[in-house]
Amino acid sequence: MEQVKENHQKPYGTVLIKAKDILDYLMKADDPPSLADMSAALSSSKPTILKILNTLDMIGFVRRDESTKRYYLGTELIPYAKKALDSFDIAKVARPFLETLRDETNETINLGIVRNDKIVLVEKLESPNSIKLESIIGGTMNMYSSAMGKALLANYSRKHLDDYLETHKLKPLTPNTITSLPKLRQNLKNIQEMGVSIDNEENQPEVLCLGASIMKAGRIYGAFSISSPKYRVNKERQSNFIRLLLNTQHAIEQTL
Amino acid sequence: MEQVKENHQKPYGTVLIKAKDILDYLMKADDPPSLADMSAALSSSKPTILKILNTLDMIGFVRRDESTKRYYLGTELIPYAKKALDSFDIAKVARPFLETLRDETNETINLGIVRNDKIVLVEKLESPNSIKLESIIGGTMNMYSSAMGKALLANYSRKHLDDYLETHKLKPLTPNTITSLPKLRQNLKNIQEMGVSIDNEENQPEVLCLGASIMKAGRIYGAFSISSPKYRVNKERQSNFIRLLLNTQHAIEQTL
DNA sequence: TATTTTGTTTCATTTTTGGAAATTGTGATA
DNA sequence: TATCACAATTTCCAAAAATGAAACAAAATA
Repeated sequence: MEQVKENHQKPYGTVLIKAKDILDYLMKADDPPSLADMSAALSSSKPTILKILNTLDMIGFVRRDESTKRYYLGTELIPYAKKALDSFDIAKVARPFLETLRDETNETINLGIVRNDKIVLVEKLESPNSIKLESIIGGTMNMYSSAMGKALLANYSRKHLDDYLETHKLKPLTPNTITSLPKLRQNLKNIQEMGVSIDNEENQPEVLCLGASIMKAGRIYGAFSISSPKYRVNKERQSNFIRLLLNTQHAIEQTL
Repeated sequence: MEQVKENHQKPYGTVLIKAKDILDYLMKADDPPSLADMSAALSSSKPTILKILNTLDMIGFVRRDESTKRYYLGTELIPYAKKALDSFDIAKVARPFLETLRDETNETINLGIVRNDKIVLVEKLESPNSIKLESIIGGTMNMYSSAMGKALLANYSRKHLDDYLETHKLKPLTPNTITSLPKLRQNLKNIQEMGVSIDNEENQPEVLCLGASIMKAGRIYGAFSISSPKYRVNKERQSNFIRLLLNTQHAIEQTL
């Protein structure tokens, strides 16, 4: 890992960090690993890994299949993720406005935040006719290919944007994904001018999204978008959506 | 906690358990707590809690608002939850069958597992016309009021069911929720005979669900359900759904 | 400005950890 | 079914880390 920072801090929670490494390994593993796998991969002795796994099992963070002696991530992790998503003030503040927007558009409304240069879906309001089960959302999207992501990139500082573009390859997800740097930069410039971003089947075929950022006093809170099957969006509806997006953005930012 | 088990095991991962207590506290807190709050609530000194919080912050499990010095759960917890939900073989095995079921019914199909006497939603397949964004599902439902839950309760052993009923109050969620013990027992008996459970607006107004369990060799894997706005289900469609449910159940259990 | 409360650092003491080695499963193979 | 090979588990103690009292700093409040 990064050895950059000065290392004169007293060590603390070394077990915690090992535990996180174990959880990471379990998260990334394609097949459920064995004790030996992890001991080798994390270069700690088997007894050490075993004891940590026992504790993690006890608190429900990992699950061990007694017959195969393989390890899985445990379901106890779920409620934390749920609460983490809830805890963004932005969700609480924005929800009523987004509900209005959903009712005005009859389309699906998304709310996202940024984590690790990705958009994390925090809230998804579906059109009123679809049944709503209590669910948490946590999928991620690329910033460069999604309406929410581009709305935020357009607000990044010169330096911050360069950083992002240098470290992220523009992999095409659909034939429409913008994969050329100059085109993306131009697109972001347009978004800056319009105040609204468009993902025209760039992230997912047949889906068009219109997005806007949520910012206040230079701080980035997140972004939201209207997503709709492309065929359902004609010029007239689109300009109406843009108007509604800007109104909603204004209302949310006022309330923050 | 339970002091029942013999306590002659060597302690291990005490920091982990403290860390989990902290995460639990953050999860249950209505308002983001301060260091002092947690030190008091968890009866550990402030330095100790502080240092654990620092480490948790470093690995992204908690987020600290520098200006208010309050703590939140961190977004790094999200991917673990996602993988935990994925790791249930049942989801992998059942998915293709459930997709077929969705296409046959044109309704929303749910898949759930049991955790802590609750149904956890693992998969939700929406009718094909609605747009699908990558999302994780983690909401919970009562067993006694949901189709999936009742399908499983009907398969519980006498003792296990008594246990459940003794420890869970039948709180009404809608006017239709079954809140009388004898009625619920009778309902479960019917479900046992039919092989299919019905939630007739018991969990959510205007929503009717038809559910079935997924079991093999006495082991409970989970349950699935068709959920639909009530008005859309007439007698004829209902009996068709039941037939499809039983076919799907059979197919999944064969494959397991 | 004084006072109280909350967060942070220090450090000696106590407790836990980590892993080598021994032991116990657990299959596979002859 | 006996033998072997390898994975999981337990033992144990030197080495390392955690703990919390106390001192200190910073921020909020009176």
